[in-house]
Amino acid sequence: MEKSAPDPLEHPREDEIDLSKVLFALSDPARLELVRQLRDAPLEAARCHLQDPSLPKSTKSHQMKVLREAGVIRNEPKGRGRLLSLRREELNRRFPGLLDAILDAS
Amino acid sequence: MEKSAPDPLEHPREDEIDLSKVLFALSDPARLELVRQLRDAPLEAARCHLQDPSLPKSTKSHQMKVLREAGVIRNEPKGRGRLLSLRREELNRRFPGLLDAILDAS
DNA sequence: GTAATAGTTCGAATATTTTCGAACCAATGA
DNA sequence: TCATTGGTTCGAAAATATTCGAACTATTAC
Repeated sequence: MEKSAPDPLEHPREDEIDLSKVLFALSDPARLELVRQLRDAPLEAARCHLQDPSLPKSTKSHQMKVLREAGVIRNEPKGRGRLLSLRREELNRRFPGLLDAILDAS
Repeated sequence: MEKSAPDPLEHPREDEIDLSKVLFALSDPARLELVRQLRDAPLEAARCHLQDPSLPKSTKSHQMKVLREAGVIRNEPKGRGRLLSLRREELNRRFPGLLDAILDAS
């Protein structure tokens, strides 16, 4: 108990966020749907779901990883679970207008 | 010579253009670079190039196909070659702001 | 401490994409 | 006509991505 657990998950720095990776991450309908659930506010991972909720948790974890490694979402420990949030400010600075254009798309 | 050759290549209608396919098509750096070359004006296919110009023409043709089938570019016969153009108006109507946000991204 | 919850990670199987050469086709030019 | 240019298409091989179960970790509740 000398230390509290550090966040083991790596997030790219704002200046490392790569357009191709962002577009790829968002090009999957299931991942985009996950992101849309974070549009208005951060959400505990346990409260957001893939389209098909019967998929195993390792699959959901993989999709969250793709989004995180692309720099689209933040994933930090919270209580016994995880808090997911959109990296909105960073994305808006890095690629102005992109995120909203995608989220607003019908 | 009763008919001129019809365009054999299929293009999705504007209302069929799918966001995920567009994002996927543009998520490849080589394809995005191709698209950037069409930003200001249509171009004959022979005058635009992949990053690595030593790649065989079947590879370039494949990348053009992915972009065309996603609805990002138009590919029509012209003379003995092909004229490529961005489907800018359709994309702007379908997904306002998206194309410019991507093309403007550093 | 033990059990339950909420995940991550690993490895293997599967599915999807990409790459490339070969074959093909249409338009132009000699 | 025949050759050249500028592509498309096919099929197979290689590279990537996805899915899933099993094993593992951390936190909270009891």
